[in-house]
Amino acid sequence: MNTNLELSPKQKRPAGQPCCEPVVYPDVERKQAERMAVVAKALGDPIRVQLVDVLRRHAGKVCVCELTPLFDVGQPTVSHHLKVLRHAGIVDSERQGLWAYYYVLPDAIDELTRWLTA
Amino acid sequence: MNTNLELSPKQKRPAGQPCCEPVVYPDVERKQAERMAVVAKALGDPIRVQLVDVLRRHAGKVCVCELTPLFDVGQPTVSHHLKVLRHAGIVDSERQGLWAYYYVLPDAIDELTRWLTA
DNA sequence: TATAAAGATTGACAGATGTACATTCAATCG
DNA sequence: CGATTGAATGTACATCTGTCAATCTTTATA
Repeated sequence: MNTNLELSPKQKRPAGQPCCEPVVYPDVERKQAERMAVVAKALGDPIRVQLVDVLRRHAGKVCVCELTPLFDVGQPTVSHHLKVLRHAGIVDSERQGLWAYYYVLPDAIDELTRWLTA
Repeated sequence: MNTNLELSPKQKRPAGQPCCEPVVYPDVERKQAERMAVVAKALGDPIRVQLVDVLRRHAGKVCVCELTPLFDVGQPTVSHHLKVLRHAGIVDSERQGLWAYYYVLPDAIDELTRWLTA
């Protein structure tokens, strides 16, 4: 699962020979790839993208009751999407009385961005 | 589905009143959210993250036969993951004789990065 | 032409995902 | 207390996803 290998450039070779040398998988970077995948996967739904977009735009805490009517799905579904984002570490929430306020935790997205721009 | 709304800040109010005003959904930005979700979804698997990572590191065309042994899954599965990345516009491929060479199309990832850093 | 190799495709299957509907929980108000 | 409200949880279900085994296509070699 290592991605830090030096891949030898391909060249024509006679048939009957294996294409590639066996490779050792030192399992480095696998964890980072898994973290990136978790964050990306959580962003892999249009509603969740828009939820994050709203939360980022407002750069503060937004009540769920303001998020729910933005979408064509029911309140439990929005709650489910928020839970997915929370489990990925992209957002967190805070209760105040009857209302729940969600906000972005920038670290997860920052880490993804750092990898994307590396 | 619009995310460009001004959300009124919550405040305590007597019960018996609806929480939020009805909202109009001008369907703006929905397409962008869907594009972001498509790209993010394609990156939502550790193997695909590592595939992209390898391709980006090498900043050139890499033979599938060099990618396949990097992972613990079979060749058809790697081929499937490459197809997912191709359909998301993240990579493209080119055949040369028996071999297929894959490379990154930076635009898709750049667009995602731009949204993430906006 | 026959054989072999790289890579794509197909079919199958277990497990995950998005959604709706119903229910539950927690907090507030009368 | 009892009723109401915002939000989370549980259940059910159709669809999607990742994987493997087998097969197919294309190209190159003998």
